[in-house]
Amino acid sequence: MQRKFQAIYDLIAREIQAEKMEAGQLLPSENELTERFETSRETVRKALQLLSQNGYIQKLQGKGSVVLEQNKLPLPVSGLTSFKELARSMSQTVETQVLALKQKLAEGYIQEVLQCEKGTPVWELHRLRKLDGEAVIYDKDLLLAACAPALTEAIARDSIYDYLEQDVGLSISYARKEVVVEEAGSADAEVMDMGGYQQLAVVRSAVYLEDTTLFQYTESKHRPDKFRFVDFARRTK
Amino acid sequence: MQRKFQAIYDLIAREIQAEKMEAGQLLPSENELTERFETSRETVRKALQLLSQNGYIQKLQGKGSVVLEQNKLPLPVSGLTSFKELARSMSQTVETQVLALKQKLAEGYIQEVLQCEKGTPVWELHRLRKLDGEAVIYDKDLLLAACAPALTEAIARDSIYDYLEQDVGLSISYARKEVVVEEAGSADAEVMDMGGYQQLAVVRSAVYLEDTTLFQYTESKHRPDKFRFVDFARRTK
DNA sequence: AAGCATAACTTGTATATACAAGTTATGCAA
DNA sequence: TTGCATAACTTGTATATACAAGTTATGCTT
Repeated sequence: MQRKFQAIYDLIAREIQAEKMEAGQLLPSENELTERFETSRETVRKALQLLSQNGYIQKLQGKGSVVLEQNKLPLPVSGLTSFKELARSMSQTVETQVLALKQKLAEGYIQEVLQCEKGTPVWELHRLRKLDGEAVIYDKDLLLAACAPALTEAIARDSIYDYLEQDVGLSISYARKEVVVEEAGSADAEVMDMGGYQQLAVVRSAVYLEDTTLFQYTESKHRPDKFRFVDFARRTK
Repeated sequence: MQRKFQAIYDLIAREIQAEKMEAGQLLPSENELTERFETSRETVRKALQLLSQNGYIQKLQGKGSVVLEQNKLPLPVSGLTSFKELARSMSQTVETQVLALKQKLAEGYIQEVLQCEKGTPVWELHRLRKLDGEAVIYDKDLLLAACAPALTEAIARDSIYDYLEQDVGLSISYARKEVVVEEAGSADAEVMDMGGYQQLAVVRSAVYLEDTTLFQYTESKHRPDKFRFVDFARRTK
């Protein structure tokens, strides 16, 4: 299955991002797009719905689809996993606030990044990380529920790593780490829903553990020019 | 037009909120719901899509729709508009961070709360308000763009009221104020998309100005038992 | 020229049908 | 009993059609 509506979405989204269409301008009508892409109107509507959800356009009944001004407000972003260590080295106060903590079932891209079966229980964790009182990162972590059965808000706020080592008994060594920065507009970038934080690019950081096949996955929207990587190796055990 | 899919959505959402369906349980299949509600499958799918978007269920291809655990993590919430005054009276440090500032065109519920024509340019402002460093409110303001043509991030962070008085020349008196607290699950409550902040109830606060028909509208998710109202009258001009 | 009904657009909702893709239970074969 | 193909489910995608609802330009009427 090739997913036509996805292809149409990608095409239009890219055009808007490349500013080939100005804000305020009307997209071609649904019927026109239907002809142009040689498809049905419902398929076009599905693509437009996605564009609307992700803030590219706004649909107005009876009028058309208006291109919205792309939000370029930066949320300054620094490191990810070793946030505390980094902050300490810069003698800045650091704080983490848990916004959401809930269980889901693995599916779609979650399967891939966690390398688990479909339907596997998974923690989804939203955190706000602050440096000297300023919220600098909005991150979303995915964690195999089996490896952290008793995850609580307090644990999530402090250190998941400490919890895993002390209470679950996982010895953690950073055998393999991956940090990937993708440009906004890539297919993967669209999967994300980071709430009000509509930024420019996506960071993924996977930490592979020693004994177990536990993987942690972190994604966060940020501004590439302000982004500073955390050096995983600098973390003392 | 009666919007069947909306009615189906409401019904199922209410059942989940009332915990008549446990987390992990499967909803009846789409075909079954189609028969039960005497409608077409696409209409049922539309309702389920909404439920999925709002975190009530998760759809799994080939399996069914799983009821998700309802997120009850509190984001402690205090006042809204007169945030600074309240904080000062409690001698707490206060800070506001602008997360998003963008123009939209009035439509749907925005028309109602701002009492303006469809298509009127409108500012949509997302702010994070912090008390002693802790983010306590995530609020979304709507503002007629005509009344604040040169709204910037800095202005939004400091005080929109001061800006309106000094630069735009609007004399502000709180002739009429409305604060409405609605239970989650009401029809209006579903309109909101507050990012990662999935809380329990909705607050709306409308401030009516003197000379002009400018209205400000604030909505914010919060936990009713932790909510404290700001007394508008206490604000000194 | 001004006002107003209308026509010709736009998007929104609802229905029916078909097949693809993924999951799970059934039942036969070894 | 075990293994495996299959059937009978589930949701996902794509198409066609019809009408409702909202917007805007046209053109007649006054």
